[in-house]
Amino acid sequence: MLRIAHALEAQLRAALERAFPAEAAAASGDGTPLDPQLAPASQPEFGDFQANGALALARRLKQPPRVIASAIVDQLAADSSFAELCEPAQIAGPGFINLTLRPRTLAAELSTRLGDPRLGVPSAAEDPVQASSAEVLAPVIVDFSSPNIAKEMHVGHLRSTIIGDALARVLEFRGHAVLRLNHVGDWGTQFGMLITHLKQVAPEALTTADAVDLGDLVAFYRQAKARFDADEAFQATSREEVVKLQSGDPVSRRAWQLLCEQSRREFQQIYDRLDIRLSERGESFYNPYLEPVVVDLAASGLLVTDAGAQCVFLEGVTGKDGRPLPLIVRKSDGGFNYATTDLAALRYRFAVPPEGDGARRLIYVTDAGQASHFAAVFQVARRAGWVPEGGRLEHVPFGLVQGEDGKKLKTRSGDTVRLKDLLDEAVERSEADLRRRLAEEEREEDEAFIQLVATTVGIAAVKYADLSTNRITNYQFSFDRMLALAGNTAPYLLYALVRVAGIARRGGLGAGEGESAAGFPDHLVFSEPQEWALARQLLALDTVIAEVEEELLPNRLCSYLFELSQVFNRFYDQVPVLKAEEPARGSRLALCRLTADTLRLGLGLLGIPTLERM
RNA sequence: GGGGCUGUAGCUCAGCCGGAUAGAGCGACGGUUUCCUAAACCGUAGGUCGUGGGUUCGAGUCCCGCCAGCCCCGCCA
Repeated sequence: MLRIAHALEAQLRAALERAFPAEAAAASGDGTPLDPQLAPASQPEFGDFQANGALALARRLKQPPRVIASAIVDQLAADSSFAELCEPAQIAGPGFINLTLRPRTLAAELSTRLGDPRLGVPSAAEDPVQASSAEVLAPVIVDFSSPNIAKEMHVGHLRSTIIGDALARVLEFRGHAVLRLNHVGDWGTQFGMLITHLKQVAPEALTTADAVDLGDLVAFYRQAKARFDADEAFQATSREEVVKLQSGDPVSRRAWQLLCEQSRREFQQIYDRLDIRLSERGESFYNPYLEPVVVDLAASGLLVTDAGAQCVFLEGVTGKDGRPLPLIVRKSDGGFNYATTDLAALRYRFAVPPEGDGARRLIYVTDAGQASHFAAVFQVARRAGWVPEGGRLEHVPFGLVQGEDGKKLKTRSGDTVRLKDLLDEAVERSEADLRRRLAEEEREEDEAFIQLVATTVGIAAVKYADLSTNRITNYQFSFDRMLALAGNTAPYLLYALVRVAGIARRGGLGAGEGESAAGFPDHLVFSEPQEWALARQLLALDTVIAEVEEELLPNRLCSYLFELSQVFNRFYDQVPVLKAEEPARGSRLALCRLTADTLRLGLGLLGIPTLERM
């Protein structure tokens, strides 16, 4: 419907200009062109779109809104291209203009989507509202997941990983060159203390691959942290170790590589289960770029030395004493910190190749607690002139994962929940539920089927539950809710798809994945309100995807898919498909085909695989 | 003390650039199955949108104050 919305928008604008030529000219002259305020209809009975502009213009034009609306409607009536798309426009309420698309417009739109792998969603390069193609080709960087080396992935990485992946998928689908970067914590003080500790308690871990397993490494890490906090001598040695590592000492370097390699394999197991692709580019990558960051800041006059630390004082951010807060980029001991690394990364990502990535949009998917940190880093980068014209910098924050008690999610013993355990439990519960239902229904399925369904549903449930809530608020984790077969859950959506697939198998016109779209009627005909409701919902896909691309809110896509499933289930319940006579049968099968394709595509963009049977 | 986020039905949450009568799911209650997978569908009940002001044709949405919860605030990330 994006294409139609653009056409209507242009027609409305033209109508507005013809109706009020003097005011329109004056308005565009002073840079505030008259806006028809085209929006989707707020209620189905108002049609497909509504234009709210007449109300807003009442004061400016010194005329009652309904008079303005009437003048616009008269001009629309004189526009044959408008009459082609729409039924005559209606004025309603205080001055809304309601627009209803002609049935044949809707049917024709649907027809063009049959067999179209993109289902009518334009790629950004061909979208008229997008910027030039050169800009579309410049990469978008999505920075997400970012676990720490020598630690296990835990529930804290869940949201970043799932949300970041979904956003990357949407951007890729829209035709952007996406760089998915895993900014792993593989550098800095923590490493110094871990290596120092291991040298003393488990030196073999530093010279032999997999001498200790990752669980032990995590324990060593905790011990190292405790010693670091308590023991000054240990602190000093750790700091020396960091310096050695960062200056390329072969022994430290070798130890570091072993630790990274081991962690990397563990992370990959999780990413494989979640079907997530990431390019690892850890903090260490930016080591050579740290010094230039400070030099550059000094050159631009932003750098101030305060209490031995080199920092940039922030504008508009004050501390307890009312004085500006600093962003420290070089500690008093000469070392760099995470702010330096983040600045170096940002600078590198915007810099033109081969000195950098040449990106035009940077998206950071991290928890909301880092909002002020990123605000500070972004501000300094802008003031330093590292953000190119038109370059976008976006922190995509998300809330905490909470347990059902509303507190931060922990295990019974109070530890952080390992991501592996969390996924295992989702799949186990899903499997138990499936087996129970198979027994109840006296269905026989082989073991491979049970494993496939249990795994798919379990992982899908975890992902969908996270994605379907607005990411900014804290998120209450509940296996029972996410695995529920009814409601806004992955199992409900997956089942809706299975029902469409059921029709496909019997209908013979192909609603299976990747099947030919041949055999559908040239002209789709609909008579039932449930058919029209489904048709309209199907046509809204492109608008929703464009919105997610812009707002970076995957829950919008989730809501859309849930509503689609509901509309489909209603249609399926109330309108016969296979038993219908032609030409209704073919048209209804076309709706089924498009529903199946839309659910597969939409769930795919969320990183959720689908099933044909369950 | 400063800053950020949040506050909408019993519970979990939507609510798009300020638009028409504030929505959904779960739970509760009632109904629907000779018919394509009932993991579904239909209906009923349930609201002072934290609170007090302001802006305007119109505010859950924007601005200011207050209350509550969570998070961040100089050399950890």
